[in-house]
Amino acid sequence: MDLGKEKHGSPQGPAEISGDDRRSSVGARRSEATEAAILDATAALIAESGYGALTMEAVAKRARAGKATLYRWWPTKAHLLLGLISRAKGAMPPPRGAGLREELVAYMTDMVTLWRTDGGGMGPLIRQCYAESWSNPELALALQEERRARWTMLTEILERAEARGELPHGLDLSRAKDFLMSWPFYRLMTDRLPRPEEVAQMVEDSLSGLQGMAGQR
Amino acid sequence: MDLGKEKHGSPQGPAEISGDDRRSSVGARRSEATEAAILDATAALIAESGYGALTMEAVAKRARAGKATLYRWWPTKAHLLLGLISRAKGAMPPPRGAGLREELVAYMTDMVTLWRTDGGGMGPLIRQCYAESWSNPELALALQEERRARWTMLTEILERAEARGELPHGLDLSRAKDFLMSWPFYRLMTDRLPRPEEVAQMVEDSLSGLQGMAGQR
Amino acid sequence: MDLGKEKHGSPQGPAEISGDDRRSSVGARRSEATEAAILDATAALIAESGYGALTMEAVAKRARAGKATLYRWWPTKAHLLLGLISRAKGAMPPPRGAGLREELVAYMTDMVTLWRTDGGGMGPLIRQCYAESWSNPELALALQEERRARWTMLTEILERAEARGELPHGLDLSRAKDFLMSWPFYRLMTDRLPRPEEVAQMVEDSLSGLQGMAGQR
Amino acid sequence: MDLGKEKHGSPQGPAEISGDDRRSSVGARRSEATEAAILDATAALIAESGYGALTMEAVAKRARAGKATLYRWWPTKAHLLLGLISRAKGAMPPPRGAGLREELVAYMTDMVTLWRTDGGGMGPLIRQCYAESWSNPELALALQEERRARWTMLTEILERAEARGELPHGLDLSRAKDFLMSWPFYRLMTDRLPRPEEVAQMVEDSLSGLQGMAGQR
DNA sequence: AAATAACCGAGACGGTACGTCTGGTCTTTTT
DNA sequence: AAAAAGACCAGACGTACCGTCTCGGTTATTT
Repeated sequence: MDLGKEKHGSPQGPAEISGDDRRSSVGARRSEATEAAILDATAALIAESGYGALTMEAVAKRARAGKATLYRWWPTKAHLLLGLISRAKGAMPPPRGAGLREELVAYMTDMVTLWRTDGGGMGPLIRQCYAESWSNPELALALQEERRARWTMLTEILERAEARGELPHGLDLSRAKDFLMSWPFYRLMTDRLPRPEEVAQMVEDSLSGLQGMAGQR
Repeated sequence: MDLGKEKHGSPQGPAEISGDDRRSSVGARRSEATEAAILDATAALIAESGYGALTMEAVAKRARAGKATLYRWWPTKAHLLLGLISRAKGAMPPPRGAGLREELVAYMTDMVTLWRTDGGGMGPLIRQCYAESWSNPELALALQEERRARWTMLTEILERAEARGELPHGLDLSRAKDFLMSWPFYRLMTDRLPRPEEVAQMVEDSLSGLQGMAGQR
Repeated sequence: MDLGKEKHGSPQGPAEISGDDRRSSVGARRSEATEAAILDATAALIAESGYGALTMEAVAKRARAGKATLYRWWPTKAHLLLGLISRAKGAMPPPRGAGLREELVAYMTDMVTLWRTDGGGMGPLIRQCYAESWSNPELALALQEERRARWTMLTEILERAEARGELPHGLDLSRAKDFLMSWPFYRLMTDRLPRPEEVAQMVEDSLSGLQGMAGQR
Repeated sequence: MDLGKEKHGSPQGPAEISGDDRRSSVGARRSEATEAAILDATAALIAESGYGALTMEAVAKRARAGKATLYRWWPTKAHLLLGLISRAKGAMPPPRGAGLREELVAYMTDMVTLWRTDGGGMGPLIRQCYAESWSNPELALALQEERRARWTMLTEILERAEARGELPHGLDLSRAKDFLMSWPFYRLMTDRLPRPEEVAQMVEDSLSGLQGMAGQR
């Protein structure tokens, strides 16, 4: 992910090369406070007045940041949204449980909660990002990347289940993942996100679907 | 549907007041030619330069229409998109076939073809509409309505199949429809629409899923 | 305010051209009532919201007249203003009095009262007409004509005075008229119209000026 | 005068609130080049196609300026006209001469030349400003101010003349100035501006008028 | 300590699209 | 045939954002 930080070059996250923490250039560094202020302003504006009121101008003003600063690090509105999403997603832990069903329920519940307005509230942002990705290839790539992250987690869950023999023999895992994701995604896009307590039943249904899908190909 | 015609109202059906067959107003009527020109211009602009170049200003200029006329009948860009979509969808016939599989394949193929760039090209428009429906409740309603139309067709297919005993006993039709729609929709939104020849396999998978889902609830 | 309502009143003006005044009963002809309604509407709109709110559209609507009708007889806003002015001016009687001073005071008082907001209120209209006459030659001509009417009255007053020997010998009457008119006009244009009771003193001053001007050329 | 510069204002005098001494940086400054370009464009458009073609849109386009910039500093067309007038008037020097007559002729000739199409061409602009001042109080104030400038010069001329004993005893200077200005103004408004060589005779007449006016009040 | 380089806030700038309003013309129905 | 009602094309209006740029001022490194 990390759209919008590429210009910074070596960004010393958790010090990768300890000891050799030397900068390659002089001058003041990017302000962490400003970054936080801008993302906060973005979230606040969306929360208060909807995505329609999300204006680069307004974000800059509210964050008491210069427009140049804003544009330097987040060239488009989509970058701001992605910034919010990835900030929120950092909290989502890889689910571990006793079996496939349990892990899947945990995973889906986390995800749906992150999306829901009464949770992380990321749903509409994701929706907006997908829409804009049509006319913004860079954003499309970033979303693909974002999807891959969720993908990886799901892959690990399924592979562990397969190793435990919890999945029908010969199941195409890639197709299975598509199938598992499509349902909540459809609900997200049609604004009918399930409540957390409904997730268990949805997973149940999906697993039944997987069973029926078995043996193909 | 028919967003953007609401101002025209009911144009004299059968004479409401017999004997005194009065019109409610005099004056010129809405021009059919202008309506066609505007939708054509919309389609052309999107085809040539993408949704980003779709400007109310540009549409009016290209259609040689006044901006006031444009705004009178299509208050937002989304109304234009919906106009296009409903114009294209008129062609889609209710599929009829020998059995569930055949009808479903026909239905899905029609739908996917309508969406694909090498078909009706409506996919991106729909995507855009869903995105904008977040901040536009009126549009959200229109989309719900649009979904309902597809829904109805699908319902009829499933009910005929159930009557023929092609579906497992006790299947929740509503859940089944959601399941059937979610996969192609997900592919639409993630810009991985299946090619028409892949649809048959997708339907196959979905039907397997339905079998596994059987007996629930 | 009940201006511009009675479209259906009895249209019997004083028959201008007797005999030929009859029209076939099919189809309406230009109605005196409509003309009055339009001028009334014009006056009302200006009175209520200022010249800025004077719109051909608004005039037509208020007078319950079609825009085409309006444009047929009053092609520009200026024509409407001139219509108002000439309607109001019809009332101004040729002043007659015992001497030059008396007639002049009567004439000027009439004129200034016609201009003042607390009188006929024609002042601002005249101002507007003069302004627009810059870019509207037709209007310029109409104003010249309008000026000529006032001119004629003033000429008669001065000629009677000269015959009575009330004016210095050898006075250039044309220059005198210019001189007499320029002062009130200047006050009109600079929005400092004298109150009626100030007119006498102004005339006094002007007459003194005329005396000083005497004997020239 | 200085309409349309109010936002530039006085830039922070001495620090108002000690203790919380906020930064003094203000960002980019107003561009002189743009100001000149806009006034030039205004003049050119009027010269080429008349006041009717004077459109904010056209001015911005011709000056290659953004509309926002234009509106920021010249909120209305009238402000543009005033800008032109005050730019042109800057050149007009205070006339000095041997006596009242000479100074008055110089003053009036300068003024009339500034107004005439074959001179500064400001006449029609002034006419337009006066007209619009009816419905624009801010403009009315600006014009009052503009008048005051001319007024001051005239006052000085008259006071010098009075000191030299060139004026009748007891003359009301204020009334005299009104009288002197009203004639050329009337000619301006009625589009009959005197040629420069006629000014001397007009001044002659006016002075005669002043003599006649003497001894009043 | 001075010079340098990159950052920052503020905000003016040239542009473009917005949605509204008005000007005139043309069409349809009524009188 | 003239008039009402009103839809139409055209385009200016004033506003809001866009993304770029310039202006002073602030840190931090390098010399």
